[in-house]
Amino acid sequence: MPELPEVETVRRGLQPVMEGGVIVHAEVRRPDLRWPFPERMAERLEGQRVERLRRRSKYILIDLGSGETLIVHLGMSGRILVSGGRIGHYHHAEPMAKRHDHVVLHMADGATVTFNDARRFGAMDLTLTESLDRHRLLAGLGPEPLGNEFHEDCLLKRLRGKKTSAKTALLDQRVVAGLGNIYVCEALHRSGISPTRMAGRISRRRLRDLVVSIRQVLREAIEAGGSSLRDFRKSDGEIGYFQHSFEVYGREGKPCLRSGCDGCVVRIAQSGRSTFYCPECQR
DNA sequence: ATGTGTTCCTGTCCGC
DNA sequence: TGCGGACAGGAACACA
Repeated sequence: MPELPEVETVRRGLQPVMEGGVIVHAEVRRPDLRWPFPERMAERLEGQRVERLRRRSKYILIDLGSGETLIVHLGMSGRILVSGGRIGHYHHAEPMAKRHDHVVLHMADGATVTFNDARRFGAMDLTLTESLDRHRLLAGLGPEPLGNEFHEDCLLKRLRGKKTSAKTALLDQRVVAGLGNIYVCEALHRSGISPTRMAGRISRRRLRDLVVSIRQVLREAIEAGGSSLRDFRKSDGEIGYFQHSFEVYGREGKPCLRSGCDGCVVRIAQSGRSTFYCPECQR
């Protein structure tokens, strides 16, 4: 699944297709993803003008003329395909409906936006735009890692007293919102912090480096068009496709890429998920 | 309150 | 090739 950079890439790709346009028809092909779709979702989408596409953490927020916002989360395997419409770049022929195409939005200009999610860990909900912040999925989220509120003191405060590992703490969306398994590994490697270090025991100085590393890693990935692995493969009209190379993620047994370090990358499990790091230069 | 393990679902890959 | 098991980018939830 997409982490913050991939979601941002999808948002940017979707913007010219949807923003300012009108949803003339919504096909909802099953009753749920992770949770049931909201009541009468199709009817509430149909005829609505799309005012704005925003992102909060890994959520895409689609503001509608009705004063409601469609919240979209791609989960682990969610993807969005675009076809038709007047925008040259996305001009594909009408594709055949594929397995796991769960929701299809038809725009007034002929473009279609298809939400495909094999594992169905994704989610959609509709809620009033004015109370969006209080929505159960968004209310508890920590700061945006690329925003101004995210800095050294903020992290210090949020990690203070935490007995869990640095890795696990950074995956917690209440600490900072938008990081996932890949970019946590990458940011920790860049800042030379061991993923196993107790989160509450990272010095202020190293937290400063960590903040910088997180921002760099995310910015670079967004610039590169959002990195992607198996679930974000290139296909007709799919947004978010990109091949990225990581310094530690997926590189078990390979040499550490930090200049001057002669260690090699190991893989361990932390709270049931793979962590990749270099025990030589991450302390 | 905080930390950890389980769970949802399908697809892919790797070893036998 | 077929089959079983491990694993996959998330995160809510139940429980100690």
